[in-house]
Amino acid sequence: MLLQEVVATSRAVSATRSRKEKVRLLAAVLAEAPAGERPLVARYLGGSLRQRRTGVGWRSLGDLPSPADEATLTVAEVDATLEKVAGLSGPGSAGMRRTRTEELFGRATEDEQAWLRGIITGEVRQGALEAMLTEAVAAAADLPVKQVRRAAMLAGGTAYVVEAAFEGEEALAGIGLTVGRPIQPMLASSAPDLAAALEKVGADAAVDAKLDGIRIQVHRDGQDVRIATRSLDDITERLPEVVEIVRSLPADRLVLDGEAMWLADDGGPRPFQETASRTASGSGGAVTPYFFDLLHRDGRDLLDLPAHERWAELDDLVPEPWRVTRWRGEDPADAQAFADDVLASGQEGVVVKAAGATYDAGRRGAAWVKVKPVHTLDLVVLAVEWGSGRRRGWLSNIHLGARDPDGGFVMLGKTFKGMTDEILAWQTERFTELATVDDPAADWVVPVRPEQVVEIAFDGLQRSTRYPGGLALRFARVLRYRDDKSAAEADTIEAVRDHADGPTRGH
DNA sequence: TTCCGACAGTGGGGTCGCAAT
DNA sequence: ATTGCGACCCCACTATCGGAA
Repeated sequence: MLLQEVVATSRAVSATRSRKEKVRLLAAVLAEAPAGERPLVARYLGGSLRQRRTGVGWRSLGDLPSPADEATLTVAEVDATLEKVAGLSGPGSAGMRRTRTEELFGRATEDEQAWLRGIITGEVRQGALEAMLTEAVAAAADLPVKQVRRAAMLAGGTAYVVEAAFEGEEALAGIGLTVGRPIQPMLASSAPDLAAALEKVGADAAVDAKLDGIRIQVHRDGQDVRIATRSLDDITERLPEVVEIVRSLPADRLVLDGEAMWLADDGGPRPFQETASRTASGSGGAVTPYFFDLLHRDGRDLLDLPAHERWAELDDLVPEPWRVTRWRGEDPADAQAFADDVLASGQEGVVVKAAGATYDAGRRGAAWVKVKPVHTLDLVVLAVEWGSGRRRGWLSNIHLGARDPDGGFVMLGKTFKGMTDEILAWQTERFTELATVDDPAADWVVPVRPEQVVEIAFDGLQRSTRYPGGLALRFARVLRYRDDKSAAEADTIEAVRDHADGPTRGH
């Protein structure tokens, strides 16, 4: 199949806001794709590559050869080239990667170049990704979306079930949980406090400690153990201690869901950065797994059991030191006391879970609701960046600073979150007025007079080598602009430091 | 008719390995 | 030895569509 068909469809999908129309367009291409190419075409329509990593990113696609006049590239050729590019390593590989990439782009038309750039950097921006693709596959194969979605979640992606879907309902139904093949993990929505979370989840609930580590899904088949991350990356080699623990469990085949964390010497949690470092490099102290769900045990799939039954199996199989701390009860005041204890022990927060809910792979629903404490600061805007995509033309990403009592401001991070369209419009005007350059439109970053105070919510502070104070905000977002405060009344860097050393922060 | 669940988009900081400088 | 890049870990929030209520 010619790449041009996919590219033209992508443009058409971008052009309509109707999701039904997007799905219809995607399904039409799938229906006419040659049977052998359907999985690849599906991937491309859904905005992803077959290659997990290519080594080519935004920066490498800066200056490209002039486009071809005629559309001759096929999807198979693109895939073959990227496969070669992805396989390059060692001295000279960067040059080879560049040469092959330029060759590919030189054979692409202008439209195709733009599309290639988008899909390689992971920014197709057509308003349709995996979920729309799942619906399109269902439509093209004339099967219920629910069945296709379930198979896709259990197979680790829609592209893996395309062939089965076109074979028919029976083949699709044959795709279940397979020990050794990671599934899309179930995710949690969030609530501002425990009461709201309990309300959302319903009467029969449990409360789990939420650990600030790395999500792990562990599959064991005999002595063979594989560990996958949230994005289904295989990190088995980096966590040998977890492999040993899972091998020690009294079961032959099992699938576990949990969190891995590197503990401090006193047994308390380490900051996320340290667990992340330890997990990324595979060297350092031992990481401890904390499991909170059991999805398969010795030939029995547990996914569709109510949660409390899975939990009972988990308690039976996994010793307490390797399980997440869980509260079960009736009294909301009791639940609150548990949550307070969890926070006091230095953990990140809690997850409230419905005791009757099945394990819905890949879904972020009301069955799991996380609650984390929120901190706030009044900071000063030091600069602003022009937005992109739907924020083009608006000043979007703001640079945040704390007041330095000795004069000036100490930058602590940036944020683009929490802004409504109304706020974006307002701040674009406001910061254009405060700009300290003659032509604010000339540069990506626009420095401003440090006069505007903004109330910022954030999850915590982390060590930073990037910012001069040695501190950075984690998950900063705008709550509101404060016109009742001058910059001289903003929070100081000293207050921020005290905050960082606070007793409940842990680090 | 209104409400709300699910999606996509818009980016944040830190960390690593790797190849080039 | 240092630097830049790509990839992946953690992620919050808003706008929008379309089915549910």
